[in-house]
Amino acid sequence: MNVSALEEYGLRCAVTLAALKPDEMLSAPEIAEREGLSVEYVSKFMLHLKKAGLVTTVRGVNGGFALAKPAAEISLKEVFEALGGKRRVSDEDFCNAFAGKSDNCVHQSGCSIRPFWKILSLYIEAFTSEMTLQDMLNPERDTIVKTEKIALKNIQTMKEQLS
Amino acid sequence: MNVSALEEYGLRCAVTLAALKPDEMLSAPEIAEREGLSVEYVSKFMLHLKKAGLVTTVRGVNGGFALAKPAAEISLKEVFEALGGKRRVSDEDFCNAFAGKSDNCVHQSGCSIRPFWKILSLYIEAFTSEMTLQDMLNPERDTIVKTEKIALKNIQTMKEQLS
DNA sequence: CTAAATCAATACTTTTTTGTATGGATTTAA
DNA sequence: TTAAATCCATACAAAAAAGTATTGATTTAG
Repeated sequence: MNVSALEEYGLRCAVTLAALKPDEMLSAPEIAEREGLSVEYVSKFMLHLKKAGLVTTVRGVNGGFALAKPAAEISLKEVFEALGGKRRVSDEDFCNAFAGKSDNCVHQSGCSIRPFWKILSLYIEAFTSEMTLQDMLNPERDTIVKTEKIALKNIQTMKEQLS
Repeated sequence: MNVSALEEYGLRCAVTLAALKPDEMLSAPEIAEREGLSVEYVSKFMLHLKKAGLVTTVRGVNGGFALAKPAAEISLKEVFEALGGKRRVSDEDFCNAFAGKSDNCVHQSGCSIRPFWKILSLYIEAFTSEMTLQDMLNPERDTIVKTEKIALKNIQTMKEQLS
């Protein structure tokens, strides 16, 4: 399980915006400076976030980027989806991304691997859809408490699917 | 969060071996046939698994691959580690794989993203170290039951490690 | 009106991952 | 002893991801 550069850097920049005061903006050069990235690279994934409707932009002098919604209303899942990627565990069509030589995965029925990824992705989905950009600004122990709640709820969900 | 081709295909082939009767072997062409992959490609990651000590090999006519240990004693974590990858969430040095322009990540202290990945990777670690190749052969409901136990235990671990 | 600061879009280069090809070494069987 | 079947190792090619460069459009300040 790998984290892509876009996921990591894109999330970082989103969190940076989440820390702004209302009506403040940050320009690409400012974000790049804070995160130790190139301006061009920052512009690249900010564009993804913009197209997904997660950030608003203002061009020209004094322009920049800001979150389009309150940080507490933007889940990490939304951020990751905005940033793309081809073989994400959470994708519905995940299996056929690994079809080998044929058009579709050879394990059309009775696949033993699929349930494994399914369970793992279910957890990741649950976790990333409940964690918000706001959570990333809160103290770590709050995150742990929240994580515990998510995990318990997730166990419940799994049980229901089982019966 | 992406799954690499080596992880996916390598795991599949390992599971295929796990399903063999004792003293049976499968050759690379046989595995390739079953999984719909090229013989060369299969050989490639079987070599990784061999070097990690997870499979034994016999050369020559009637040779092939078999698991080096009982399937119940090989965790998915071991399999994934054998197959490599560069930006795995579970890696200790994960952060510095995303250092941007500098040698080390700019967020040396007070990073808000790190705890997030840490928690997620803790779960993945717990899950993949307890799930074995044998589990992949068992019915899905068994897996779910096992998953629940792992999750509960993991919540406990998180509480201890992170507070 | 003009210049500077900014986002927007896309093309390009480099690096990594994915997947194939090739030549060799080992074993078995005839 | 030779041929076929197999693993072993590495080199190569193609595709994707990561990261840079360039050109253009928009806004604001002076």
